[in-house]
Amino acid sequence: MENDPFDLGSDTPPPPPAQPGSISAAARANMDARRVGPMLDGLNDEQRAAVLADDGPLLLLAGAGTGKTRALTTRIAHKIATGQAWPSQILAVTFTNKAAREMKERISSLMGETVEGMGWLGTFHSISVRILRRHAELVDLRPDFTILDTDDQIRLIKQIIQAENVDEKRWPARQMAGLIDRWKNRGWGPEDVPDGESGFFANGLGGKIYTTYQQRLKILNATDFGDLLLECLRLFRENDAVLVEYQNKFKHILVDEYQDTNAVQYLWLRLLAQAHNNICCVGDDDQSIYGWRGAEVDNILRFERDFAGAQVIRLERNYRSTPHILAAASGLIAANEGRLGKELWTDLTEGEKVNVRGVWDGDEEARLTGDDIEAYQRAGDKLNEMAILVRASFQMREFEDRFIALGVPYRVIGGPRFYERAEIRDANAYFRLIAQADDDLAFERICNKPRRGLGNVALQTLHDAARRQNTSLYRAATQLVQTEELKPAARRALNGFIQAVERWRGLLPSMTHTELAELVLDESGYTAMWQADKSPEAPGKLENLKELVRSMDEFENMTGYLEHISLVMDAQTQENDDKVSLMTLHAAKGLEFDTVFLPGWEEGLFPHQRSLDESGTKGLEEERRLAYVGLTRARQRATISFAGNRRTHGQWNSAIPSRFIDELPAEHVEVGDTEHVGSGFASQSRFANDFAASSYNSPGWQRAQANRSRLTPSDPPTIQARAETIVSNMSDSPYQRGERIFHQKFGYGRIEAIEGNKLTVGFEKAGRKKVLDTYVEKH
DNA sequence: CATCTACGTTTTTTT
DNA sequence: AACGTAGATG
Repeated sequence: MENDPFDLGSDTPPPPPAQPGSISAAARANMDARRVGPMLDGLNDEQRAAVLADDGPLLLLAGAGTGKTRALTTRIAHKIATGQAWPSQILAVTFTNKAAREMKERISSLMGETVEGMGWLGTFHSISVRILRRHAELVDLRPDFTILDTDDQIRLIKQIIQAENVDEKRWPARQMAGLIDRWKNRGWGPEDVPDGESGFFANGLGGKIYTTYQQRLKILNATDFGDLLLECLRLFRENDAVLVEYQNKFKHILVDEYQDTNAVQYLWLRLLAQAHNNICCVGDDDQSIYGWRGAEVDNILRFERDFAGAQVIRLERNYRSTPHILAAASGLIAANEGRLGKELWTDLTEGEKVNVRGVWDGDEEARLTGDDIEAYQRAGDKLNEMAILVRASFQMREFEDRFIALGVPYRVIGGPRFYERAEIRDANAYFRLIAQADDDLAFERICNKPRRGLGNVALQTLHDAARRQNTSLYRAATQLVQTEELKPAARRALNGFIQAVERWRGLLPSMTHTELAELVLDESGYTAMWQADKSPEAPGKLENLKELVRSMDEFENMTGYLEHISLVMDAQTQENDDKVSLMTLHAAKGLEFDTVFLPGWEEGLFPHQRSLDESGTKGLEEERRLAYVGLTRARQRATISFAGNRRTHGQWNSAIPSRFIDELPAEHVEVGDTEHVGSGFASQSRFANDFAASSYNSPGWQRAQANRSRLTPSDPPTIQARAETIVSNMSDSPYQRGERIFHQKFGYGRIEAIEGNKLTVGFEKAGRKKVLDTYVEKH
């Protein structure tokens, strides 16, 4: 394989095969006590055992904050340093690019030098892409295939649904995309989908749409995310020689966050591990939070049965959190069933109890949190060491508003992504089309952006032509301009566009990719389009485009850049300045902070209603693990809050504290921040008294708790019962039915019904609305 | 072909 | 409530 662009690294003379437990003479000569010794320093007994464990399957059950990354990276570094394997013989898989980056850095620092040739340390997806590109032709692709993102995927599916004459209102492409994703995560190609499953969509057309979709992808020389794993698996299954090559190559396989693997990933790993059987999986069943994405906790629960003779090592000593936080988290997670079980312990000093407070609404929640943050900062804490972890991203807005008002610097982690902005996607579409002519989705995106006079009619003709010839739009277009089919104006426009793309493509070898990028954006008129745009966003978009070209500099060439953006959605963020972090609980996994705020612990929001509806008890347990992940992010301090009122879909609803709050062991929790609850807005409302009365040890609370435990956790009547209790507690409203009131936004109206603090009002201008009594005045 | 309007959806989490 | 899309209208 000469000129292999995907050079596998120095595979040259691997050390003679080592017997399990023994190290070859050559390897021993290679071993340098000065390098290996210090590596093991400071590890506890279990971590050391994990590093030194013999070959064969190994499961490392590592609780939160027990130093699992350290154990894993040391194990890798140790294997390399003692000559048991070359870097290129180690397959190390993570879920995120960030985790992969961190592992590389840590291995390098353990080795005291940058480790060359660890090309097989990466995400499942990036490793699969690498393998797929090498053997693309075996799965009906060309090596330069494109990776479609979710947006492109949905647009493609939409086209297929339209072609099938299915009502896309009733059967949205989004949903179909979700189904296809699920099927792929399970390892099902179009022919593997059971009839019952494919019947879910459009009266049984689901399977057919899936088949067509896969065919279209091949024509487009493209894959979606799910394909990366699935096609790689197919490659292995259908080509024994290829499989054997990789099986032999990877002497050691290590997997991070094993609890998050799905069925395809599991099958993929199993196949690859068969030759050497050296598979080391690290994970924590209590931190499995990606079930909705196809992850199967069962994989980790089944490990010992799957891999015969597996060793299991538990890391249970926690180096992160105070005993109160740890105990609160442990108490919470104990409510889950079917755990492998771990007992985390720590010898840190006691610290503060977990703080739980009730607030009036999201606004107050954000205000109090902001106050706390400022107070901690005055006391000398770093903003970098504080984080707010929310269940759903919409919760972030209130905090952002507050921080802007207070002037507290903050950063959103995992927020709207740079590469998902329209202008960036447009620019990338130009680059994609140049790199890969068959990329129809790129073609469609930009063929008339800026306007070139290629309207719907022309595009439809082009689509028909492409469909007739069973080819891509670009190829069809080159044919079509030779014919009389299009109107002269459209024909000229299309021809001009093709000529331009052709010319840019010709420049690819002779220019740097950044120069070309600039030239393309310029000559295409794309930059000019935004310069001419008078909207307030236009300058920002131009700025983003400049930033894009700048950031391309970090890559060797256009291909490298495009590969990066398709797999790496997170743009590198500067983490130097002192800022509060704001993110979802999912994004927080793997991070830690001195102070953690956990807002929005209300039934319906957390645990999320949809999770309960769709997955019942399983969903509830996953939500509970999410709560566990949140709590265990905290080193020193954790503050949980819930609001009595929350606005959803523009409607105010009263909320009930999350059942997770009840599940926290009372002795590790401090309830009610009386100073805050007793002051300000909340004290003027009935809610303040109710909350004070409903805190932990009140008879009402205990009764509610006793009630609930008799029923299954997700049983709706209990929740309803609790809602009724709260509502009835609040029922003596200062208003009466029929009373005339005034509302800031909706004007004058008459009260039609009263439900606790919520009024149904018939407004004279705005019609019937539900509003909170605090927002109206008597009139 | 561009702009306006009405309607519907969104708000769980993402490689 | 806010945003995006589809369809209609100019």
